[in-house]
Amino acid sequence: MIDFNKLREPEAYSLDFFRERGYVRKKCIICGEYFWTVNPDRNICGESPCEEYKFVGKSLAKKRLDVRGSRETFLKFFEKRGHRIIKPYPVVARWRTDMFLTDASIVDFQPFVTSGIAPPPANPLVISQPCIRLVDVDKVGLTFGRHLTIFEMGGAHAFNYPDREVYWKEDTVRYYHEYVRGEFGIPEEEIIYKESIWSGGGNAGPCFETISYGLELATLVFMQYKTLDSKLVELPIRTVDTGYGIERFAWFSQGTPSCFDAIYGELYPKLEKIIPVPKVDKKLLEAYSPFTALVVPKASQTIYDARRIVSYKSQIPLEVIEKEIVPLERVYALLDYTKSIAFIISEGVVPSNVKVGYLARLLIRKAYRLLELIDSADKLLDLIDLQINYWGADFPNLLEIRDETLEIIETEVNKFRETIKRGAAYVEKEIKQLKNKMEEVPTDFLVRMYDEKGLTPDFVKQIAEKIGVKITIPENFYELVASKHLRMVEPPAQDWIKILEEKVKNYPATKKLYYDKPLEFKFKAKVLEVVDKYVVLDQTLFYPTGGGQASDNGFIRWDNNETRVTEAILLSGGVILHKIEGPAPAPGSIIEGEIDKDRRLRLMRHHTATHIILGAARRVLGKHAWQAGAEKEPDKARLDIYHHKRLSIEDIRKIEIEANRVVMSKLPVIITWMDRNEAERMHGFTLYQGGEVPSAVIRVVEIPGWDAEACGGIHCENTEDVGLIKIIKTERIQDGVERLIFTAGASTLPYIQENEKLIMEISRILEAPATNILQKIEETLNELRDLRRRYRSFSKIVAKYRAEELSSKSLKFGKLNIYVTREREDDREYVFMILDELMKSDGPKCFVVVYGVEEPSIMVVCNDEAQRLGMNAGELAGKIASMIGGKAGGQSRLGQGTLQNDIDQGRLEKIVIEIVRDIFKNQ
RNA sequence: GGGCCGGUAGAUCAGUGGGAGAUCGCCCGCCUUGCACGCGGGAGGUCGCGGGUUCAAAUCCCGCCCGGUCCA
Repeated sequence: MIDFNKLREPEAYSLDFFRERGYVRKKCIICGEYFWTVNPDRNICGESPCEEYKFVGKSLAKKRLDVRGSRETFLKFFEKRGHRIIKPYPVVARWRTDMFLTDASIVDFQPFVTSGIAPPPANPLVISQPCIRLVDVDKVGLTFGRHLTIFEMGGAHAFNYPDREVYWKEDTVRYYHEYVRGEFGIPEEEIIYKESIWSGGGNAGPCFETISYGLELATLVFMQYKTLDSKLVELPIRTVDTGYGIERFAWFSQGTPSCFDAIYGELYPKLEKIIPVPKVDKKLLEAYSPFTALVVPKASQTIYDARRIVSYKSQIPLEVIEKEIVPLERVYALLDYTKSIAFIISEGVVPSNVKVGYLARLLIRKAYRLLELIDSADKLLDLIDLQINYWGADFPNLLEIRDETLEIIETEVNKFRETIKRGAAYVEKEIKQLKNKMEEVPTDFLVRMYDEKGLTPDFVKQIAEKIGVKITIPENFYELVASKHLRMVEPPAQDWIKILEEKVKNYPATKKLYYDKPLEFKFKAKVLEVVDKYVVLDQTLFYPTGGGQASDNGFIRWDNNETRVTEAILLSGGVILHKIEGPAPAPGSIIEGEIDKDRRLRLMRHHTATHIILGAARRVLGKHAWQAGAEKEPDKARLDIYHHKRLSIEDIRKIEIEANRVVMSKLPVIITWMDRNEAERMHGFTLYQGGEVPSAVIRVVEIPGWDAEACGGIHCENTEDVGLIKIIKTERIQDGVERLIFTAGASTLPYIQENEKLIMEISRILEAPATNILQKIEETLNELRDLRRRYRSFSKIVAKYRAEELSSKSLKFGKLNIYVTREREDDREYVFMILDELMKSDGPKCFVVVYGVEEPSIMVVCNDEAQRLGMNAGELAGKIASMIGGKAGGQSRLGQGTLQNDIDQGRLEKIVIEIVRDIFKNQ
């Protein structure tokens, strides 16, 4: 174990290269960090924010490069020096489970290459990798392009194995030096190597940040350690991880005020046709830009602080900055966001409320908001299209999938508009109510609106100010939101798998017979161990639960004994456990295993069907239809796919037709163990539908011309063996994720039969032939509606007569009239109609009714005048109910309840008389 | 994967345990040269689904379905 401080020791940074060329180690008087320079008088490291930019408005480089020029120059330089050029990886890091987006070139080779599990595609290699970083998303524009959500990282990488050293620190620095001297002509005294520590993704190592004219141009990292509880462990493979800022080199070479001018300069004329681009005086920009180096996003520097510092240093008044610079910054941010969106969406990400889809949604919403600020809310798609065309030449995938990308973004924007519309109406209503109660909008209202409706505080503020209610947005707003989401982390359940793994760790990995003999169902094996209800064998045909495929079941037999195997479980060490129900065989004995053939065949069909359906979905819905999850059981299977809309019945039909077409095309299912790099070259990253595959050699399941996936499951030999595929249900499990539930082969029949049975039953009950049931149901419902209407109008008439009848025979207690009735009809509406008729005239009145036959209900109503005489409907109802048997209650005007026993008119009247007399007697 | 909010008339929503409501839209009538407005009347509801508590549930509790939103 090595202490972290080791990384701070000077030896880690002391190179022959520096000594040969007369570099000296200095300490920056501003930030206190050490750096190497040939100028002994230099006291400042030169990196932002210690110093402003010195290259703006000047032509300090040998040549002016745009982004493509910068990229090509970089790649060719290293190609000439023995590095093989590797094509960029996707920006969506689907081969990793620990991150969503590729944020550095080394990410392409983690964790399998850097940990030694798989070899690199070349060694050394060079790549220009588009990277997306969303950490500083809100500060893009402020720093004039030093920060971007999307940029290209030029990575020159060497992987040093214990038995094969490629190159390390000395050569890495020499290459860099040669690059900036030779290709850009930066004089030696303007090249600074600043010592730093790099750490991330569980790895760490010393690094040099290279700085010229105030701009960090590259970081040269020497990945050497694994971090473990804030200590360091030497890695067997030491990785040279360099990151050259492709856009920054272009910026420096052009000396434009902002990095955006360097990236998009030639695009501005087209951009101006879409959105208003502020015309800012070049002199003002050149005076302002160098001091954007002093803006530091991450630190506790508010935007206002940053502007004040820049204003002070540049001598440009704050008002001018607000008026001239801020609108320009918005355009910068828009350019950056729309490029990120174009890249992410064209790799098949569907905006949603989860995972990488959520990141895409955030970016789209931010871009949309910015466009609203400049009255161009309808221009988002045009901007995306502009980006697609601009970058399409270098990244052809953008153009290939253009229409799909635009459609997905359009759908998302429409959703967002809806959310805002709904939210605005709600907030307005709520704030109007608040206005009466308090003077200021409380903070927790802001937090609630953000959390529940996705409305940012500034949006709420706009509405509040319109209505005229005070509002202040706290500085720590997003912390408040975060604190609402903090909660106790559940203690992890006791991991019984871990315990089992510990118990069998000394046994060798179980030999997997199922891959070589997928169509054999009996095998012989030796019992190595029995732990609890788990049997360890030396080899097995039982496929263990994994890759979304359910485990095999079956039996093991020995001598005259037999025991059921209910599940097979693959442990991380490669040992397969057979869970048994019944007697256990003795260790050392030879058993015969037999797997449930029918179950296995169903699982195989469902697994192959899953691949076929995924291929169909990608063709019918688009390339964004990546697998989000899958599970195969004997009676049905399910596949979750990303899609931005609900699946229509037509979509489902088309997928079914395509899938069954493939079944009937009798395509072979080819399974090959392939070198990882070769497989990626042949099939691309769509291999990783099921997530990461941690090995150098991967098992590729290919249906030629249709689908190829890295997969560990058992498959049919030919698509024809799958049989009829039927999608039986779809559901939306999350925004942007659709679940397809389907059956294949023999498992389809019960479903069809069940449906047929259902239709036959309906047909029988409706007494109509199956072909007519729809019509019949419609007619029946119409008739029902009609009858209901007629019943209601008749009850009104009947109620009127009934009321007349009752009014002539009320019970009289002085001025008080009590109407008592026993109604057979169990209809409260009808009872109320009688009541309303009776109560039309003046005078103290009570109405007592028992209605319904089984479990009759009671209702008592006393009008105001009756109440003034001391009558209370709720109490009266309660008393009557308790005398008959039952419960009732209510308030003075209305009492209701249910009775347990029936009662006739006569007895009901007697009871009422008795109770009412009692009431008046006590008065 | 987790948290929070919501689902009531065609639409937008009100309704905190005791009779299903408002506004807009729709239909009919009046007013008007006509239209818009205005006035009067009317139709339209398994209160998302299922269970529970209660004398009584749109309302309270549990589960599910659907939508929204935030976080990882």
